[in-house]
Order: sequence, then C-alpha cells, then structure tokens
Amino acid sequence: MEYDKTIDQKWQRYWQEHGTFTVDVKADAENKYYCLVMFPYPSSELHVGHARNYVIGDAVARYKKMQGFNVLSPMGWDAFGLPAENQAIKRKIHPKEWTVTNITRITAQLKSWGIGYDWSREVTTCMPDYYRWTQWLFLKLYDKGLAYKKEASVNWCPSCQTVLANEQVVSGECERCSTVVEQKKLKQWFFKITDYAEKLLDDLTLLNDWPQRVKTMQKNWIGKSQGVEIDFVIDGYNKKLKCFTTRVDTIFGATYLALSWDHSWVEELMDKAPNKKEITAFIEKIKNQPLSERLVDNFEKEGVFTHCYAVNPMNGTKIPIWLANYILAGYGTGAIMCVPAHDSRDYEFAKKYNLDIVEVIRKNEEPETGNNSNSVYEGTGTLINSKDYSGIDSQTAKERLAEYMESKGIGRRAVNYKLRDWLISRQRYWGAPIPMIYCERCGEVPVAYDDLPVYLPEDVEFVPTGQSPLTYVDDFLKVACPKCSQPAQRETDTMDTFVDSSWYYLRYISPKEETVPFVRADVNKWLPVDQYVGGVEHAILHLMYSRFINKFLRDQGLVSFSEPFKRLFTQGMIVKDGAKMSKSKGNVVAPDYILQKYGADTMRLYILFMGPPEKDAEWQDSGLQGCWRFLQRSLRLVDALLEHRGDADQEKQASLNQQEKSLLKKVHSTIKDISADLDGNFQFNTAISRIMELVNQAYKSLNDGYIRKDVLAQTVDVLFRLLAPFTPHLSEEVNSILGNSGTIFKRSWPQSDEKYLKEESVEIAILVNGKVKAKMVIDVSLSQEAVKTKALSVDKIQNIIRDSVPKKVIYIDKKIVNIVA
RNA sequence: GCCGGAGUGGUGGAAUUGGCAGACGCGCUGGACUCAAAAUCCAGUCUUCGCAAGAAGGUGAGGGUUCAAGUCCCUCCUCCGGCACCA
Repeated sequence: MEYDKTIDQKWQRYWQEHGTFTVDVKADAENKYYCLVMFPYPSSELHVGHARNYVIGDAVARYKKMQGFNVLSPMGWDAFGLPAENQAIKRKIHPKEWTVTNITRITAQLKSWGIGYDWSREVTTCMPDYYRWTQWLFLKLYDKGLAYKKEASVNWCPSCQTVLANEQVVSGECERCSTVVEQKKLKQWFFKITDYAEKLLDDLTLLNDWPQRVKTMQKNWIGKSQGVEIDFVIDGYNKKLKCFTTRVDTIFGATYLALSWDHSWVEELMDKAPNKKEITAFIEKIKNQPLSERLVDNFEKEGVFTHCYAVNPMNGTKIPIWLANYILAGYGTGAIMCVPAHDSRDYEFAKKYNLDIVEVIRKNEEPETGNNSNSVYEGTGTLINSKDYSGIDSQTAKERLAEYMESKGIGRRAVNYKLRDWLISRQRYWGAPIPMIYCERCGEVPVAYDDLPVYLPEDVEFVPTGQSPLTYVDDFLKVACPKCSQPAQRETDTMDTFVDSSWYYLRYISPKEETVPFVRADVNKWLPVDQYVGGVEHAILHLMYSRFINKFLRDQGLVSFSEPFKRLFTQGMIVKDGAKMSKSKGNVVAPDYILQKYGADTMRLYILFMGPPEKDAEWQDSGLQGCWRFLQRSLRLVDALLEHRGDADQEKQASLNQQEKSLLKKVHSTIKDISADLDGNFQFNTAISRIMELVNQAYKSLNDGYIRKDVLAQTVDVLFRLLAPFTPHLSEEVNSILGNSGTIFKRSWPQSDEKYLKEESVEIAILVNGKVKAKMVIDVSLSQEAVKTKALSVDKIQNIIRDSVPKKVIYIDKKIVNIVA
C-alpha cells in the first residue's frame, strides 16, 4: 500500500459528512470528556509551531474517543484585538474583513491537518452574538460592584496608544510591541480581581494536574504576604501613618519612616515643610521617571527629608520621616517603617543619608560577634536591644508583638497582595464596547440587559489618537440616558480582549443560545474542562483571568464548579535555527509543502515525536523524513499481510513458535506501555518510539522466518489502532482495507491481553538476617528451581544468578539466604 | 538577588522512579540493488584495548549513602525560564 494524498481528503470528508466529532451536549453528557485547546488569535497563516498545539489536543481527543468517551473538542476565534486594527490602519482594510479572511484560511488549514473539531460549536468573539454576552458579563460584574471606574496611575503604551493591564507589562515594556510603557493618571475601568485574591491562591491547591511551574507563577503574581499594620503617630500632627511590615519583630530597630511620592499625607506635610521646593522637585523627578529606569539592577536609592518625625510606638523614640524613591506607590499603605540593620534596601538608604542603624536581631548560630551595624542580617533569629522582647526568637516575637499592638490599638495583623485590580479599558476600536452611559444628571448608568448588545459601529476612522476611535462616531456616542432620557454619551473605550477569552469555554457548550450566555445545566455537566492545552505564555494572564471569572460566576450561582480547567498541559515551542519561528526572522516552516510531499499524518507524527511535548524542540526536516520512512515501512506490513499465503484456520491448530510468541508479547506490551504513556503526561514521543520498536520487531520476524497469518493480522490491526490518534488518515485507510466498516474512532482502543504478557522471569529478593540485600530478576525458564524452592544455598543462588543475570549483582553475604518470589 | 527547571553519544532525546545507561529517531560508516544517482533493504555506530570472545572506563565537577546511583544526600560550576526595590 502506498500513501497517496487523496487519503487525507477522503477521510476528512468522511469525518465531516458523518459528523464523527459532532457532540450532542444533552445526549452525550454521560461519560463526557471535554478536551480544549486555547483558541487562536486569527492573524496570519499558521505554521508548524502553531500546529503543535492543535495536534497535541487532537491526539488526546482521539485517544479518549477510542477509549469510549464522548469527547467534546471545539474550536473558535479570539478575534478582537490590536493586530487587526493595526493592519487596518496600515492597509486600509476593515479589521472585520481582515479577521474573517484569516479565519477562513486557518479553518482550512486545521481541517487539512485532520484535526477533528466539532465545527458546529465555533465561536467568534468579535461577532455580536458573542460579545453581547461579554457585555452581559461586564454588567453582572458591575451589578456586584466588581466593575468600577477610578482614576489611577496606569500603564500606557505610547505605540499601541492604549492603557495596559499590569499583567501585560513585561519588564517595563508592552507585552505586545516591547515599547517602554509610561505611567499616566487616567480614569479607567477595572475588574476587582483583588476580591478573589485569597480564593485564587487557595484553590491552586485543587489543581493537582496543573504544571507546578504555572501554579508557582500564579502564586508569585498574587504575592500574598502576612504581617502587621502599625500606626505611627506623627509628632506635632494629629495624624497617624499606617505602615505595613512582615517583620514586626524588628520594630525596635526602626530608625526612620519612608513614604512613597504619592502618599496621601504628602500634600499636607508640604504646607509646613521648610524645604518645600526640594520636596516638590523630588516628587516631580520620580513621577516622570520611566518605569524601565527603575527596573535596572542598581537603581540608585534617593530620598528627601520631610523635617517631620514619627514616634516609634514601642519605645517612644522619635524617628525622621523621609520620602524615598524605593517605596512603591501601589503596594501596602505606601509608607513603611525602615530597619536598616535588617533590610538591605533600608541599609543602603541609611548609609547614604547617615541615618541610625540599630541591630535588633541576632543570628541564632553565632552567639556574640563584636561588629554590628556594619552589615545587614535579613534572616530571623533572637531579638536583642528590644526591651522586654529581647531574648525571644523572631517567630514568637512576631506573634506577641502583634497581640500587644492589637490590644493597645496601635497596630493590627494584616495581609497584603501584589495582585492589582484588572484594568480592562482600552482606547482602541476593535474590541467589545463597554456597556455604560454617562449622563450629566444621572451620572454613570449601565446599559439595560435587554438593550445588549451595544453594537460596535463598522464605519469608523481607525487612526489612533490616544482616544478610542469610537469617540468620533456620533451615531454611537450620542444616546438617550436610560434613566432620564436626556441626551447622554456612551463609554467609548472597549474591553481588553482577555475579557472575551475569560469565558469562551462556557460558550462552546451553548454556542447558538440567544437568550442566555450558556445553559446552566449543560455547562454544569460538561465542565470543568477535562484537559486544557495551550502555551505557557498564558500562565498568568488568560489562566488567572479565567479562574477569576469562573469563580465570580460560581458565586452568582451561574455555574457549579469553582475551577474551570481540571487538567492543564502547556506545550513547548517549536524553534527553527535556534529561534522562535517568525516571519521577520524568515525561519517559518509552513505546513503546505509538508502536506504536499508527505501528507498530514507524517507532519502530525513528527510533531509529536520530536521530543517531550512540554519542552521546546528544534525542527529538523530530516526528522520529518524519518517519520515518513517509518510510515512507509508500516504500510509495507499491510502489504505483507495482504500477500500472506497460508491458511489461517489450519494454522490455528499448530502452536506458536518462539518468534510468534515473542511478537505477540511485543504487541501486547506495546499496548500496555503506550496506554500508560498517554494516560500519564502525554509522552507521545516515547509512545511513538514504542510503536517503531513493534514495527522493527515485526520486520525482523518476517525476515527471519514464517509468521502465521493471524498473528501478523493481529499485529497490523493493533499497530494502526495505536497509531490512530497520531496518524488518523492512514489508520482509517488501513482499517477499511482490513475489511472493517465505518470509522476506526468508533472502534475501541486495543486492550492488552495478560496471557501474552506472562513474565518468564521472576523478581527475587535476597535477605540476609531479614534485611534486603539484593533484588534481582531470574529467568524462570533457566531455573525452575527458583520458584519451587523457598530457600536455596548460597552456591546454588550464585549459580542461578551467573546463568541468568549479569555479574555486577553477584554480591551476597555468605549467610542465610532466602528467596522471596 | 529570590523562586523554579535542566545538564546523558556527532545530534533530538530514552531509561517501569534506586536494578544490564544510551531505547527510538536523525546523522555517519560499510554492504546489497543500480550503468549511475535517488529511494529502499541489510549490518555497524559511547570511549579505550582486542581479529575476536571479552575487558576496563563512562550520565557537568567533587564528595557521600547503598550489594547497586543518570536517579537519593551535601558542596560547587554552567545553561534556561519566571519574579524582581512587594517592606
């Protein structure tokens, strides 16, 4: 049998016509398996790097289907977003047109690779029937006070001409275009994800089947820290400064306070400050400093003295209050107590400005060292110079001090998070309009649910001005206030596209529903997603936003599960010439020529065989060639079977020869091992190598002598069923050639038969005085004695071992020896 | 700086989690077929010594535990990823 391109098309057509991958959510809910691949942003054509994602997802889906699950594997489009708009500006094509063209092209690609989706569930986030429900979600959040507008210092990308969420700023640069991000004070919409910080953190422990790496990243991003918020009375003011610290045990070493430039009290203190000019200049300097400058390694600490003092509540000492550039504006209270002896940053600052350094913690191992205040010790230990608390260890002191402060009302236990609220406004056109209206009389008024969707107007000038292009569309902008019917204006910003993608996995269950975003009963049956597959670049962004939205919907009683994705798999990149594939580098491997020359199955097989799927892998055309060779070899086994002469019935009378036995053993051990590879962590590479071994052995057996027809038939049949998740077209073709009707995916996954796997060897442990001294495997055929007898002499054992296992393990004490089978 | 992950042939990578290191693929070498090439098939391919059977060494470096270590423990080196003034 020869491979021929028409095989691909033949079976792709078959799957489509027979609805092989179409799911009825009501009828198929029992024994369901929801396999989801992160939906793509439809920009240009897909290359083999993208293909890896879909091929992995498809292999899982097809494997599960063969195992008898009702597999839902849907596809859709994350279709709003900046690239479409940027293309529109550059080429004068409407974003919608550009997007739809790309979707058509990519759909054809996915189909040509034989990815088995239920296309009847396709969702497209830029279509009104979808974004209507994204707006609905916004209103739901608004109703609960979780969507709010506030003025804040926000990240602004001057190139994209829009604000960005914290999560979209990477090392001070725009995640998308790598432009240095600026800080601007703007009034923007936020989602209150911080309300869910604790839940998002706690429930990470439920995600046993997520990569540890992703969970750690989320944990760090949420950044919970526990400590104490201490009130410092300001000398001469009727005012307290709240400072958060995780090291309350160092309170007696606090020798100054430091405030961030935008602390609320700064304005008041300026009235009296003798060095007002100096302070103003200092604040201006920090304010205008680009974020990127702050992120360099040795960012110079600077500050200015306010000429005010605070009182340390524990010892009454007056300590100076400074403004300092290293105090983060958005974290904690924006004011901290500084302990130079035990914090390297405070130490650096104190040295520079000649502030007191008082050691209050001593490392436990070193009892007395003469030199103090010349170095920083940031660890815990025993308190010194701390009045009544001296001699106590850090941990105990933390608790006692917190208790004391709470009882005196001068401090309280507190928790802080690094996580900030999710900024969702974007000053761009190609996104879901935020469904809000501003009325001079009534203020901020949400659009009524019944008035959704707020349609995105299509006739728009795209040129970015820093204002949303919608600002200039009168038909859109001007609207009657829903409350008082007076002229009012719509919100012109659109939503971050991560809002669209934070709930799409729910819409797949009810994609055509016109009255609700999803049917609750069906969603509760089909979710959580059993297997989610995607790139690790979404470890924080998409995956945390989705978890947040899911938890919100759960709290509203709209879904019943608290985590949307039960298992997560993050695949690595495919690189070429050591670099990520990109058009600008000119190292893109386009799938088209591969399909032409080798067909879809060869490409799929190679992508899965390249290496562990979670790791990056280097594309090698020669490796692809190897997979092609392997498939050709496999197909020649089919020929060998078809040409095989010999009467199967007659053959069955005779007993199997050694080769046939060994081949059948290989067939069944392969089934067993591959199932383990796939049930575990998707070790497609080793699964495929096992199939190659099977083919090699089958060849050897054929070359060496006669193989019974039924044995060969079983080998070939199992071989192509095992290959089916990887090479579905060829497996279908072979399946039909072997006389089976219908699709191979309605047949079951092969089961290994234990009778062929019976071990001919036995593992024994050698005990000396009851202690395991050695374990080894002995070939039973060589020494039946080993199993029959419970105890053997040392000599005998050594003989058996010499005959059957390598010398290396012959270390036995000349004592009593037992054999445990 | 902190937190993760990883270091195995010429190369991508295996090793039932402590049990014959290098499976499988690529590449390379030799042979068969061919006027020749491609394709295909067969054999070989960690290093050293040996015609061979075989012997010895070998998983970033050094030490340790164990009958047995790529795998576990300690010290160090290198690379990759994430976070990065989070008080």
